[in-house]
Amino acid sequence: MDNTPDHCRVATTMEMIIGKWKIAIMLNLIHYGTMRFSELRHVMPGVTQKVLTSQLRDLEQEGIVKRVVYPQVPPKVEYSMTEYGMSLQTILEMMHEWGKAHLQRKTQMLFSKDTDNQNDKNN
Amino acid sequence: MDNTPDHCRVATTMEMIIGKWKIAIMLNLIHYGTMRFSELRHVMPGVTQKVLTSQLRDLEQEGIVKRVVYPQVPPKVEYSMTEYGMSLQTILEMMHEWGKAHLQRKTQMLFSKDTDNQNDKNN
DNA sequence: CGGGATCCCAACCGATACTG
DNA sequence: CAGTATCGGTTGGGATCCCG
Repeated sequence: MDNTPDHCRVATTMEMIIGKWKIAIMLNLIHYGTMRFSELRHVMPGVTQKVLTSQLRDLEQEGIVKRVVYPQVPPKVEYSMTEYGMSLQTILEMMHEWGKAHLQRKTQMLFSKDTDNQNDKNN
Repeated sequence: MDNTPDHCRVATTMEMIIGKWKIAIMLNLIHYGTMRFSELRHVMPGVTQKVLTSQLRDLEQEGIVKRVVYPQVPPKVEYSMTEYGMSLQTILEMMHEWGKAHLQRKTQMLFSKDTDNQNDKNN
């Protein structure tokens, strides 16, 4: 009863996950808890304000991230995962682990151009 | 010791997973096993040959998908998950489940514009 | 049957400048 | 501090045609 090609529909659903920085944002929010905008920027060098803002808006609209604005003179905005967003925690952490392993794998493959003559100095 | 912002690096790693159809491809290959090119197209209406081919090439290059060409007059090419690719199975299936739930959630939210006064004509 | 070659558009992403 | 506005580059994805 699950043989119907709804795999495609699900992939479509996961479009909200894609977006170059969304995964990183969620991982950081899960890891650090509530974070200010500048803190997010700090742990994610390489992302611009505009992009970070838009990605946060997307996640907010999906109900995954909560945005709290403190109306004070130096603006202060805090982001955190919603209850619903936390339902992604396991998946995200598994992706994190897999991604790390995958990086290592790719790095190792760079050092094994010739296969077996280096047995003690493969970095 | 894991406080360093490698969350970003991992997100970068997951770039190979993103791509509008890669998740669907992998889910189908896991679900159905070995599949021919045309079979993949069949279970994924909406994807063109070019895109499907390129996404398969990406996955193949990452060592996630195996491509076997049978040199015969009507060409025959079979795709399947590699051993390494199967290490993603749990993640992919969790994404599948979450995606389905997320779709339902969004659908339900469309029917709850006003919360409780419409019980027979909610369109 | 499987897919390469081309053209093209839309979306995403980045840099910079400006604002409450 | 936390954005918005604008412009522009790059890329992914789609349509169509053609080939072994």
